Amino acid sequence: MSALFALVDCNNFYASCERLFQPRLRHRPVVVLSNNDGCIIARSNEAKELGIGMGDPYFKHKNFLRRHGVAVFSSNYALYGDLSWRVMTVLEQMEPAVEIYSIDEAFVRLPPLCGSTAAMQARQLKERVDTCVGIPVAVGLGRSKTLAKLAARIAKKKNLGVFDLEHCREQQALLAAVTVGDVWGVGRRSVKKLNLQGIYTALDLQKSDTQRIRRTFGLPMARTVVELGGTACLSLEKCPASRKSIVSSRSFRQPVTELRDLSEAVSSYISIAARKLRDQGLVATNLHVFLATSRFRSDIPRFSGSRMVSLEQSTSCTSTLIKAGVRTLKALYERGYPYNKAGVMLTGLCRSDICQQSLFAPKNTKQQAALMGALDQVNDRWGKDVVRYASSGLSRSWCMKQARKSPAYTTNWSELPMVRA
DNA sequence: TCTGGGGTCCTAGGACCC
DNA sequence: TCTGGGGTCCTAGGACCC
Repeated sequence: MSALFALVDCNNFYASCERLFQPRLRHRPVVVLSNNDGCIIARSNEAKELGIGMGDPYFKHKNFLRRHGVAVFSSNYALYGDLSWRVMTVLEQMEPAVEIYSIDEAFVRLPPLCGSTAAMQARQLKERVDTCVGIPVAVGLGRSKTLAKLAARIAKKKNLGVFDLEHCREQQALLAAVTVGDVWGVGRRSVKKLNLQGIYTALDLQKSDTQRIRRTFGLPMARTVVELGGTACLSLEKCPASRKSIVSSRSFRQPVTELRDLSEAVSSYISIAARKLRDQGLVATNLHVFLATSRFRSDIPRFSGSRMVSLEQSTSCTSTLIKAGVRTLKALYERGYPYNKAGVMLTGLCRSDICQQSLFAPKNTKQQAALMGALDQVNDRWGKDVVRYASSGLSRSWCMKQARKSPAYTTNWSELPMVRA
């Protein structure tokens, strides 16, 4: 008997968080809005029953929400982050193998258990989170992550709390009842293509030819097919890979045309991104600035572009980044466009304690070889990892190639030693 | 000078996820 | 009038270099 995956998924997470502090909203519909109160990004079950869609623009529903007595909240990410941490801590206290997948979901590996024991264990997880944090969760059990996701979906849909797809007799019938677009990893674009090939349900996809899917849709989709068949391709990642990019961007309430105003906006986004960078103990090598006009307006000129600047030295210093960012913005800016959105992205991220001592950005293959040589000497165990880590100032493709060459390559950076090149 | 292969860098965009 | 923000991975083409 092999191990089972459990997916613990918080129900309507943001809405549940708001409700936690206002119990009077218990049976009332609740929605939470995105930044700028632009879109609806979380809905309680009652709000879903009213027909409010995920991502719907707030302005279109404003009157409707008022008429139906829906409680509306602007988002409070600090609160959600804190409650998420509490939920994850409870899970980690109960089980040794937990992967925090997103702010409101975690995969848990359960040891091989017989049917009733697995469900019982899942129920204990659910009850503990409920008691200790007060956030309702659904738990799905399956032989792969994809099946666990599907099971959690069924648990929510049928209001079961816990659902074990592995020890369930009607597995095939249940898969046949799930449309293929509701399978984890199958997006809107692929649904159309799959339908053209006669694949409409999760069961159809499970029964399809893996090689053909691989050729038509690529590796990730082929993995989904195998996972649906009960073979785990995706493992539990206890230590999350380190960040590869940090983004800070916003849409404007009104179109912005002046460079001065855009500079102000970009500077403030850089401050936010640099703060995140420092909080995570990282430095960045590249800064991207991007600008775009509204994608919903056909009556005004369209523009969307980005520009990157490589920094002379990896840094997390706000003023250095702002100077570079404003220069880059000037190069990107074109007069006459009503810009609707701007943002910045930091890439070439590297842990600051390693980077400050060892990183120099090699300009050619000779320098690359020298860097690799120096870092390889650290020791066999860490060498390749450090190379990839310390070389984040290099191009992505070069790093990937180095990483692939190493069979022992891992993405677990948590115990990396300090290095001097 | 011509020729070609192999490689990187950059930009852009597609697809997926929460 | 108003339509989110933050991620990952992959692909492709043009410019450029050795």
